[in-house]
Amino acid sequence: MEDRNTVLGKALAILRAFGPADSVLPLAELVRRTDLPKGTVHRVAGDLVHHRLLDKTAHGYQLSGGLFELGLRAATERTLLELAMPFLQDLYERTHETVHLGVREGHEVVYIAKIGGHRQAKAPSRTGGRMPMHCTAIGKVLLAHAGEDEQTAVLTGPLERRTPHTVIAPGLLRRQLSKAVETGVAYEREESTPGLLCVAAPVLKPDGHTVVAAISVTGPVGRFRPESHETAVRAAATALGSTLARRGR
Amino acid sequence: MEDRNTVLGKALAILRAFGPADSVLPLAELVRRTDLPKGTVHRVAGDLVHHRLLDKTAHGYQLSGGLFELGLRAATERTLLELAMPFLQDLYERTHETVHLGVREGHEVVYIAKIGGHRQAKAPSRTGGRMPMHCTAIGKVLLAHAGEDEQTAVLTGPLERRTPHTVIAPGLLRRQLSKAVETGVAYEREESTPGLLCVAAPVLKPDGHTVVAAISVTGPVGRFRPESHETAVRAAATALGSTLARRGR
DNA sequence: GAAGAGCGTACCGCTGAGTGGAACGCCGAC
DNA sequence: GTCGGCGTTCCACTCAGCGGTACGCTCTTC
Repeated sequence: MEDRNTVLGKALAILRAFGPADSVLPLAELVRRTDLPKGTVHRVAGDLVHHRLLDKTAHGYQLSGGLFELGLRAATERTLLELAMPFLQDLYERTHETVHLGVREGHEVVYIAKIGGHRQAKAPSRTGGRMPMHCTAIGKVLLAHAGEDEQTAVLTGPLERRTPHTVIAPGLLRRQLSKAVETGVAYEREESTPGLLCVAAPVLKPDGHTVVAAISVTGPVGRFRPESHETAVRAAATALGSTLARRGR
Repeated sequence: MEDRNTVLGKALAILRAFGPADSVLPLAELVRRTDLPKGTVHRVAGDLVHHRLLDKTAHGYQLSGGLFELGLRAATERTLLELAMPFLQDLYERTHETVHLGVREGHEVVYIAKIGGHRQAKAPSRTGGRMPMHCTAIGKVLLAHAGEDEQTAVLTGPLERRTPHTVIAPGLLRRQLSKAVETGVAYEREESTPGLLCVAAPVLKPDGHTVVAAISVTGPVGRFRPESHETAVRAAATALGSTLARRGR
């Protein structure tokens, strides 16, 4: 996958060396992470700066605004985001809790949008970020409606235990998935992060089987009762679904 | 700027060949836009697919989710977005009109966020998209607080007339800018798009001079009175400013 | 204040990754 | 049946890319 001996491979190795949490990385750190020769990293990084994918600061390199712009041209995620926004807003306004929009990418969830207010629960999710499928409400919903093969692939793969509540028993998980298909929502109760609860509903194509995305509401243990938002989340998701169906696709 | 004879240059020429409105582009179209040899485009595009920056569909290529993810790792825009979100939400809830967050990039505005409901005014702005500075409220605010040299550079440059209301007289524009500095807000009245009004306020660093970004509220002629949202926008912007100051940077 | 460790930068001759012209097969249009 | 446009494949040439080496700088460390 990661070709070490093409320019593009090197360039992407450098860009991908930036983790979700990193802002600036010095040259030496890039060398360490990519383990490419120093000279090479220096040159390629220079080229990337030239092309506005990296910025060079006093303390190192950082991913540039040019990359941000480019990323938001990605057609599918962008149109999804734009069409979904009004529904996400409604949902936020009704619940005043953190609202997520996510899609499946490989065996993980990628968040397309995350909106919340000042008192939002401190979740590890970030827009553009990834999370495992088995321990998030959005992930479960997406998995529940994914193909059979896809489902077993995830269930038989290693299921990371994120918290004491993470469900890592394939059998139990599978039962949760089929219940999610029945009821139209999935829950997460402190399975990815202690203190967090979550409800999610699928955004389906008109055929009623293919999932496009999922919407969720997240809140902290204590004041937050996920069950009470079940209908709101489901309503938002189905409404978005029919909007997507109407507008081209 | 665009090196035709390095792999990276070619790769970026291909990626940037996708305009804000394009979703899928066939190979032939990419060849036309980049005017690179057909064989080359084919190969490089293939490599880009391999690296998850492009997707290959039946009808051509399209920017992939991998690019979306990568773009949202860009540190400055992302942290700005995350910290701003609660304030943008507040503002939306108060006004129920389209809310923008934008920064200056070269001589244009780049929108970091755009949120709105179902009845939002149909604006040409898009998240990650660009607009000229002289005919948008956010642009004016950003320009008003930019360096003197930057300001004159834009004012003396060609000022595109987008609508009959677009202000293209440098003198008048300059007066609007200094008024924006005084009052802390700038207006746009159908200067970029017929039927749209807008108020914007600057997000300043604690020194009170350097602009980081700007926040705006947009609505349609008729029901929307921008003046009545002036204080709300200003409040959101200054609140975000102090939050940015508090949290690292 | 000398020695050393770690960093960013600059140089430069070798070589294979990248190049792109040419040719092919496949539609759909006329 | 013919033609124009498209996507794909092939292949011999060559220059873009390579990366080991060396330099100068700024901090620590003793």
